[in-house]
Amino acid sequence: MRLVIARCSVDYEGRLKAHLPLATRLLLVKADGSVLVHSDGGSYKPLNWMSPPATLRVIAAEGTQLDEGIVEQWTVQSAKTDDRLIVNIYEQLHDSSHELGIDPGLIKDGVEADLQRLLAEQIETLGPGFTLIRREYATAIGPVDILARDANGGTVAVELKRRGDIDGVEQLTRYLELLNRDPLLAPVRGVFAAQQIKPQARVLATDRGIDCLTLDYDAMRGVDDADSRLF
Amino acid sequence: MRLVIARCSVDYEGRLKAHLPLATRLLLVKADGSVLVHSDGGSYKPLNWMSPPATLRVIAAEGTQLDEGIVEQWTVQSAKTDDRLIVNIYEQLHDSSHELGIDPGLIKDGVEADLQRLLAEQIETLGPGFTLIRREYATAIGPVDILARDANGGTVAVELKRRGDIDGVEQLTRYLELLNRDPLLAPVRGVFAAQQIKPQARVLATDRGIDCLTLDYDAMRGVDDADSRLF
DNA sequence: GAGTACATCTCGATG
DNA sequence: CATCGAGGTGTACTC
Repeated sequence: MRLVIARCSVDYEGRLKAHLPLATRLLLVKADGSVLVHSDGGSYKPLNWMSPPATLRVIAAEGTQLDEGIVEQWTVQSAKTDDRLIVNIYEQLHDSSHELGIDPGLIKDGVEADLQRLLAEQIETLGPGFTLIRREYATAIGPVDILARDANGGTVAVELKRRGDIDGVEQLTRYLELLNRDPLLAPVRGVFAAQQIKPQARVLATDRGIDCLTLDYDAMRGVDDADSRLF
Repeated sequence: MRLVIARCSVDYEGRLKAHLPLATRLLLVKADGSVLVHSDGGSYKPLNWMSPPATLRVIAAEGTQLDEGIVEQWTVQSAKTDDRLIVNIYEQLHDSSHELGIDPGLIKDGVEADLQRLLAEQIETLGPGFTLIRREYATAIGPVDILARDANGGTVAVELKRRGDIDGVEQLTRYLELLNRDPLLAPVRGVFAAQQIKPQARVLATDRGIDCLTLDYDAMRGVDDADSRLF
């Protein structure tokens, strides 16, 4: 990894064009040839970048470039597409390289998959007498998060989200439409379950006869821990 | 901006929990208190991070931490939420600080807005005899990208995407449903226009009587340039 | 490799 | 403030 602080201007050409006027920025060159251009604020997204795999070619400035104050030009070329990032460097204020090695990677807990596992284990959260048919029930248009049976033996399709948005209701609607064509399953009703359900999504779901269920991940994890302690 | 290369482990707790085992990484501390943890590969997304505004508190290790080899612990606390990032530093291999100033920001060209402008100017791309009613036609549930009239005087709603996905078809379907309730406009038919249309999106659109149109941005830009040269 | 859905999505516009 | 839609989305997973 190479870290350069420089006064520079940056141009990107590829899926779109983008230009960064002259200013002082961090240029981060990774081992795979990718380059990130960061300012001293904003979120984790760089101002501009080149995704790996890419190759960095550095050439000394000459002619009119020198007259404009450019000392060096970087061309970062994507190996797979014809995307290009061109960095004109006017002054280098810092330059250091470091060996980092391969990263073991991130371990996550609390994503949708965890929520799904917990809800499947605690299926009666949906209502008394509910039983799990299966998680990730496969259909032609994608997997239904949870398929269950209610106390009356009716089939219930559950769409699970961390944040319940209109998109999720649309997704569940498509699944329900398909599932209800299957005479062995029909009638199938829907439950839209999320940690937080947006008002518009709730209105749309209710309008389509889909039940909404707000989930408390911490409480469900608490039950899970309590269960684990019993065995 | 502060750049630190360190052997460290990182833990995030907030909307979810995430853990990074001990390894050598870049820690980037921005002026607004945000912190990015980068490895020497992958894309522009950090392994872990804290969004601004945030405050960084550094404390020297003590007791059992020292026994484990930790020399310093960073606590990055979000100012707005209770999200926290904890970095245990085992060894600092580099540490430098730099004044960058405020960045003038990015200038873009070629995003959906440009595509929309071009299609509005070249409305006969939709078919001979088409005329533009207006761009960004406002409805209660959001703006329709382009509203046009076909050769027979029928109203046509166009949903425009760079990448045509199922979401876009759903969006257009909602607009069509609403527009067709307006007796002054009905019947309104739909056109789903994108640089690339995914097969499933095409199937769904066709199933709903929505026409699909694949756009060639470069060709349209070429026409635009040619037009410009004429006047 | 293509397609699909999730994301601590981020980011901007808009009401 | 929330909502909605775009993104050079990235990323993981399935087929």
